[in-house]
Amino acid sequence: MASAAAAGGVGRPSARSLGDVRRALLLWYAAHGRDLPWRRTKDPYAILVSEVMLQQTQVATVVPYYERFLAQFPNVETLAAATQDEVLKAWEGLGYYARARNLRRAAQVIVGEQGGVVPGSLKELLKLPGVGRNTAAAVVSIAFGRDEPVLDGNVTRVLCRLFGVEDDPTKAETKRALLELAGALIPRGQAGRSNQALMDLGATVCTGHDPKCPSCTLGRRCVAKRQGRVDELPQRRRKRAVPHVEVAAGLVWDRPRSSSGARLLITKRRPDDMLGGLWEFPGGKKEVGETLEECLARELKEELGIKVELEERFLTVRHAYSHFRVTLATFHCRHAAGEPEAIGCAEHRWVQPADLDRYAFPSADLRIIAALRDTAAAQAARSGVS
DNA sequence: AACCCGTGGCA
DNA sequence: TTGCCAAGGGT
Repeated sequence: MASAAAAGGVGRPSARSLGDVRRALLLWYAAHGRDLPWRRTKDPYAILVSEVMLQQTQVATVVPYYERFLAQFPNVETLAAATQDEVLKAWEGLGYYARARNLRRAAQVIVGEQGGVVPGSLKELLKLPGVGRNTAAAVVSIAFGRDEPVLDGNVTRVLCRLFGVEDDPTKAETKRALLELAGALIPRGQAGRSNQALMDLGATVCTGHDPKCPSCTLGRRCVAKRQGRVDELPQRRRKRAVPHVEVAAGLVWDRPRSSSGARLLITKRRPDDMLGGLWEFPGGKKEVGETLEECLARELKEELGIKVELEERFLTVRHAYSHFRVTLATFHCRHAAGEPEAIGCAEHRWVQPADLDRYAFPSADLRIIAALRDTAAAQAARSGVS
């Protein structure tokens, strides 16, 4: 039913041209495919971990996380037995933290309901939290040799250009047509290589920006290249402007911060919120007509039921999230009244600065922590020489 | 279907 | 500085 003809008025490629492309892709992959850590294993668990990390994330970013994660959680049992805090700490800085929470839950399902064996079928994998069609198809094709096509961002871009697909690739109908094309490019029993060849070609040659068409193995077989329309495909949607919010956060100390044993108050975000399960310095968004200082006092009262004495202003960091930007202003504060209660957060804790690295923080808070350390080191150096 | 969810690199 | 993007899934 769904056919290439539905996608941009391009006729179904002939069997012969499909055969040419199949051979060219596998030859190119054998010669130029990347040597990546998860390609040196056939362990379905390791493949699953890599595929989840690679969701919306570039290979170069994932590699060090993958190696540390596999060293810390070498099999599905160790991951299933780990706390969410431990898993989030291993994921710290990688972003999209629901992936980490879901991967841990998936491990628990595999151990609890599948006897610790990663399912080898698309249907069973799709039942796991955080595993969608692409991830499931990647795992079964790479780890189990099943002929299931992957249609990720890279493959979509390659196929739209190769076959001159002009329709919006985010539309369900276009996706069906592209998935069929991806499937038609799989030589029997070769989906693992075929899928990875398409993904590698998209990541290194048929790139979104500045594609390397002169060296592309698909050459004149590519409709977009032949028509000089590589830069126009795939069709893109314009995104909306990103809103900007101002946030105030408190470095709330339980005693003079220069005194030994001084501790800072940190809070854990609720599990289903953005950055769920991560720790942070308490605070929140500034409302209109409110100063940052007023905002902080209000947030600390609402979130924790405490009052503080504001001391001096500390670092301000700007940070871009997936759909908005933040300017985060921080203030040193002294806890003044009210025993902290986890009203607007999942949990709270007093910790010494040296112990902050035991907790998983969002990137913006990590920059605050780094600045705290730098300041402490500078003060130690000054008092040392004086 | 449209929107939410991180981060770092790059122009 | 801002916008753009990258091996998507959940709702």
